[in-house]
Amino acid sequence: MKEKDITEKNCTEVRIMDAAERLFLKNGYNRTTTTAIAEQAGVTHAMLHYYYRSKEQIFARVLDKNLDELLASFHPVMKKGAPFWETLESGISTHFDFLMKHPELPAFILDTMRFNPELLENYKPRIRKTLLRITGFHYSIINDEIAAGRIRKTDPEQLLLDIIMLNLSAFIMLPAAANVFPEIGGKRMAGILEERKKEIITLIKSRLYREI
Amino acid sequence: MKEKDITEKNCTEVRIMDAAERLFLKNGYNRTTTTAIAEQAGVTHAMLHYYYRSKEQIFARVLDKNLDELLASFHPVMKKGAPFWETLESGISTHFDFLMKHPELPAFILDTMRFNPELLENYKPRIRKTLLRITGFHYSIINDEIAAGRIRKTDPEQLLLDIIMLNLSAFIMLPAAANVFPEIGGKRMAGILEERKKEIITLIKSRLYREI
DNA sequence: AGTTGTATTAACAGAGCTGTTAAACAAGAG
DNA sequence: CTCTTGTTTAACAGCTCTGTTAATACAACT
Repeated sequence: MKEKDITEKNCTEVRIMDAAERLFLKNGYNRTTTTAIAEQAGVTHAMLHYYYRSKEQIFARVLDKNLDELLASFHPVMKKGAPFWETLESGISTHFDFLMKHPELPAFILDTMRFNPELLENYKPRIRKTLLRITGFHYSIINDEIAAGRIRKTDPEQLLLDIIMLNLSAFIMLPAAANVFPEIGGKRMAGILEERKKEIITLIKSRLYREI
Repeated sequence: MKEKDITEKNCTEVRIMDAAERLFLKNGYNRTTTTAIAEQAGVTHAMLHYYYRSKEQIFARVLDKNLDELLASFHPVMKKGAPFWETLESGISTHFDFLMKHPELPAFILDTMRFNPELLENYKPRIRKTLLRITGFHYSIINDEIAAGRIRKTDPEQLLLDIIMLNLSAFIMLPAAANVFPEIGGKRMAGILEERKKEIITLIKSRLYREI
């Protein structure tokens, strides 16, 4: 007999992976049980082991996919050619928009780095490579502008940390806060995030320029 | 027989609480097992239940103590009287220094908000009260300065988010990153944090003033 | 119809978790 | 010395978790 067509939506294999992705992204590796994944997918938990061998391998697939997207999201950020501030602003903005579409990703990666760094072992070279490209690009455009005296003196490393931390923490902290104070959830949250994007850009711009 | 003196260091009750605090702060509620606390304290896990009844009650004690310290840390921040920028800068700086002394606290509270908000239920009024005092104070001094035309126009809510997120994320993200890339741990981490504090202050200052 | 390989289920094994309990222990009081 | 009272231990109960396995259902090909 032939294997089931894996492209077919709603086949067991795909349902498991979808459920796994939902739960892993929401709760991280340790807090997600294979039983819960099976339940969410509407199959017995023996099926997970039949298709994917172990919890760790299911996680690896989910991680792989999402890490790829995350790392790929940095590439459009590094388009030289446009004037300096346009380049930087569009970088911040593009990255923020990507996170809007994947709001759980920052907390998911953070959780994995904190509690399951060993599961990231295989991906370290890829992460390092992307990180080096970003920092290289960022440092070069910043230092050029500083040398030309067009922006205030700034440590490029710290500026990059500013941007990354501001962008990520919006998606890490606000949902957590909304868990405790529901009044900042829902519609209000969307508004805050919209404002946040503008504020982060203004903040970085005023860090670099006197006049904004 | 008399009760054991609870002030006596190294008595079982205190050892348990110390171990519990260490582990809960490091790993959060779900990832900490009563067995691990007992092992860390060098007693059998039946003792935890003898002294503290349940895991949840031990956690409540740890949370209570640390939340108190965290909330109290905001009070010296709100000392009016000094000129505006001095007040704000010393607020940011004081808060950052407090986190330096309690580097695990931000991630601990974040984790609890994300995954065990019900354990915070009792503390919501206290948290809300402190939050209201902070925002009230912050909004008033910011709006005064804007009205007087001494700083750039700014949404006080977003500015407060800037400060909080920048301060907290230094202690949440850097240690996580160091887990995966050990080269940013240890001595280098201390350096980055020192720089970070200066950068955050400069960043906020340039957000408000053209000349810094 | 019978063979073959896949898909699925139910039951189980072994481990770890929280919490309980009955019995042993230690030390001061009468 | 014995009674009392607070402390500690070891064993267990009941649950959940990951992973395995043997039996079964099922579709397709010969």
